[in-house]
Amino acid sequence: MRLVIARCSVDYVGRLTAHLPSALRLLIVKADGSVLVHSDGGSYKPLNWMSPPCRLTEEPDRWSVTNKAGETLVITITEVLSDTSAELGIDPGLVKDGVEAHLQELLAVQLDLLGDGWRLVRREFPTPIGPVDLMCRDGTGHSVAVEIKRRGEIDGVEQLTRYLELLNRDSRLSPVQGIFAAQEIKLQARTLAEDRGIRCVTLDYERMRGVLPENTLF
Amino acid sequence: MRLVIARCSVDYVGRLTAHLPSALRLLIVKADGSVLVHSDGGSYKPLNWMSPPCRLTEEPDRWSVTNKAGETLVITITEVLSDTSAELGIDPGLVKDGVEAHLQELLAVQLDLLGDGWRLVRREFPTPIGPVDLMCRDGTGHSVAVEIKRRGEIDGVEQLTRYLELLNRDSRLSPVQGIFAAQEIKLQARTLAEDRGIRCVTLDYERMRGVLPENTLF
DNA sequence: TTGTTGATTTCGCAA
DNA sequence: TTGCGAAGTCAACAA
Repeated sequence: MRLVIARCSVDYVGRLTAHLPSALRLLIVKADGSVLVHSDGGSYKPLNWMSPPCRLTEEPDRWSVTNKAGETLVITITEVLSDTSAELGIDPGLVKDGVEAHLQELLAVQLDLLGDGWRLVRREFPTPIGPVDLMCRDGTGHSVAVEIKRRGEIDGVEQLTRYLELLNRDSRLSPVQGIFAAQEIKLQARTLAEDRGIRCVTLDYERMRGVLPENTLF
Repeated sequence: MRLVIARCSVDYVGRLTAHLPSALRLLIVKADGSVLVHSDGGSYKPLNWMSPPCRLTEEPDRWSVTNKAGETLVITITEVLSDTSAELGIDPGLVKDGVEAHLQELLAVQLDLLGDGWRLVRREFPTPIGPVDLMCRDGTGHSVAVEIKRRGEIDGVEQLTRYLELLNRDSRLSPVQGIFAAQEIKLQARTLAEDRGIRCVTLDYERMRGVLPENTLF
């Protein structure tokens, strides 16, 4: 990894055209050739960048970074304050916990949160327009499609609606009810869902993580 | 901006829980207190980070970064290879060109691309569920709602469908036709749109940018 | 390779 | 402040 503090202007031509006037910035060149241009604020997103795979051609006052798609990032340098390099090696990578996949795993073995006597038919139940998170049968044997989100917004309701519309054309499944389950459901999403006869369920991740499913207690 | 190359492990507890085993990494502390943890590869996204506003508490072998929502990032440092600072000042910021807003501006003055005799009623035509990109009247005086995207995907069709459903309840506007206009329209989006009687139009940004609207030629 | 979905999405604008 | 839609979204995973 190479770190350069320099006064530079930047031009990107690719999916859009963007220009950065001259200013002092941090330039990062990573081992894979990718380049980041950071200012001293904002968020984690660079002002401008080129993602790998790409190639850096360096002249004294001008860096050109190009990728296979023909996008180019040109950095014009007028002053270099520092230029250092370090060998970091390969990173072992991030371990995450608490994302949507975990909610799905937990709910799949805690179907009693949805109702008594529910059975899981399949996780990631396939349909031509994408997988339904959980396909279940309720206590009376009727089909229920469950869409799980970390944050329940309107897009998720639309997604579930499309699944239900399709599933209800299948006479072996129909009628299929819908459940929209999320750690947090926005009011607009809840309103739209309930207007369409979709039940909303709020999930408590901390609590679900702390509960062992009944059938694994023994 | 402060740049530290250090061997460290990282723990984030907040919207999710994440852990990074010990390795050599770049730590960036920006002027606003935000902290980025970068490895020597991947993309522009840090392995871990804390966005501003937040507060950094520093001990010799342990940095704690906290924000108002109670999310915490703890960096445990076992070895520091370098630790430098630089004053960058405020960045003048990025100038972009070629995003959806430009497509909308260009199409608004080139309605002949949609049909002869079309008139613009309003850009960002307000509805209770959000603004319609372009509201027009076609050559016969009928209302047309135009949804513009850079890339046309299924979500955009759903969005337009919601608008049309609502607009068609208004007897002063009804019947309202829909047009889905984008630089690039995915097959599934096109299929869904046409199934719903929504016309799809592919926009050529380069060409539109090169054309002066008729009414400004003189 | 293509497509779909999730993301600590981030970011910007407007009400 | 909140909400909503765009993003050079990126990235992971399945078909």
